[in-house]
Amino acid sequence: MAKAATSNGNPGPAVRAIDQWLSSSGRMHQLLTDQERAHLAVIASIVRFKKGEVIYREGQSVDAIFNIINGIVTSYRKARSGDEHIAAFLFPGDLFGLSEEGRYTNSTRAITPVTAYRLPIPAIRSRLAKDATLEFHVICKLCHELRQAQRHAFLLTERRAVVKLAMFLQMLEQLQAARGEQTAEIHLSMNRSEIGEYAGMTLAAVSRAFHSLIARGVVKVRDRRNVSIVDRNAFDKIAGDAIGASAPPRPSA
Amino acid sequence: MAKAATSNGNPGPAVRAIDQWLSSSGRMHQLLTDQERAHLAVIASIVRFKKGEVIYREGQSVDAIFNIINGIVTSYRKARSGDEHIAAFLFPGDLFGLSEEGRYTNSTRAITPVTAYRLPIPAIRSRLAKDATLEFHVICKLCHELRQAQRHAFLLTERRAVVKLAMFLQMLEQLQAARGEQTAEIHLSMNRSEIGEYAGMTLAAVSRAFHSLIARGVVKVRDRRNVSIVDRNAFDKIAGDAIGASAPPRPSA
DNA sequence: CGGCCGGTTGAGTACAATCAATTCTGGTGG
DNA sequence: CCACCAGAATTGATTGTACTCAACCGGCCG
Repeated sequence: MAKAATSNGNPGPAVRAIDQWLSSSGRMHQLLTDQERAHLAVIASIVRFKKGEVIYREGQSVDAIFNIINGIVTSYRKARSGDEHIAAFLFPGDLFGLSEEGRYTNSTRAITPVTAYRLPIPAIRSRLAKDATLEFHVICKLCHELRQAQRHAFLLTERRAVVKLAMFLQMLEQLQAARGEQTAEIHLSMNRSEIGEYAGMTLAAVSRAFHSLIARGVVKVRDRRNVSIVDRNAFDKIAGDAIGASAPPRPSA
Repeated sequence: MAKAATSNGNPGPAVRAIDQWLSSSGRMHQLLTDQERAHLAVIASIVRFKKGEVIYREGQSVDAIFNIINGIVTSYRKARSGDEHIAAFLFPGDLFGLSEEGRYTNSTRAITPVTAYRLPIPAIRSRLAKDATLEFHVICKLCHELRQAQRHAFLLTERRAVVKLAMFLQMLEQLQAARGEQTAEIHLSMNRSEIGEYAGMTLAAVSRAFHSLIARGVVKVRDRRNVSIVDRNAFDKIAGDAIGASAPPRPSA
């Protein structure tokens, strides 16, 4: 757990989101200024997690929040039935460590090798107290997260597996685009089972839904982790373009 | 739309949430100081909406956010299938007006007569820029909303209507308790159809689920808007106490 | 008194969950 | 380089549950 001082050329934590005020055609941008990042770098340490490693568990006492440098993390809860529900996939630039009454609300796990900044609560609180601009940026990020969570809930209201899967792929594609990556292909950082846990369906249903999309000539899978959309028109129709490409996305709450 | 200056004895906007740091046994408290409320009162106006009135529609350009004084609001989106999905029920002390790229993300509607503060964006932004403590309180509120949204998503992953309904009732009960109201009875501010739109089931399914809970002697309905829990044990078992009464609730993201 | 809205109830259908093989794939060691 | 293994994914058969469509009830308002 190396200290992350700026002296070593480390730019410090990055927090990215789609702006709530300005139109940016769905692009995320870096919310923090170089100075803010430098200040945060002073209080942050860098931590690494192996693929599959649990970062913390729900109910554990909160001592820090995290900011992903690279890799993918899931935030999840166990249902009494034993199976897990994934509340969110977290990507580089995301923050995690949400708490309630001093305890983490979810468990989190690295689903790829992960590097992250670890920001101890007392330090981050005192930093926030001193820096109104930083606070504002955190507010922006939280609004972004909230929209994401509502979009997730919306996806979950859909009953048909094919539609859910299409919506999920659409979401991933938009995230990729928002991050400025190529969009010829959608890269799946998670396995079928994790898709199911996020989208509220079983592994078998995910598999069948993929099969159905492929059979109908809507998508093509290069390998299990890389999908491309062949028939954009059909795809948008299935995903219910309402949520999708054109329209201005999700507010409220 | 009357100005809401403090001179008239108006205490100003109230923002309530469960704390993320301190244990408060599930109680919400007022996040804002009297001074903050007074400052906000200066920039706020008071607006009223009739039952059923739409406050704004998704995609509309954002000019203000709102803080509920009393009454209940729903935040919803239309699915392409025509039916509405309710993203959240909003209660007194809640904020709404979430946006993305300058447009409201959801539509909102008063489901009871509503009185609210209306806070114009430029004013609230400049107020936030001047008041780091206020910003911190907004952050706390947003974390609360995020937990709520994740809990909602969790509810939506459940397939059985009876379980969903029980979880929904449990949520309402906890909210009531958090607000410090009596909990002998759960008051439903919304109709069956709205419960369905929130919980991801049809009106018919809600009705049948109620019937089932009553038939099993788990709950009793005094009238369609007031429910009490007769067999707490059975109730908690159905709702899957994991989410419920005892344990510290939901973080992450 | 009639109509309407919100809600209940019934019959049949559609869809995913479940349980259970079976196949594929990527990684390992010989 | 290839055979093999373990985990991931696919596929099949059956079942459970909510949806759909539709008729019906009851209270509230005019």
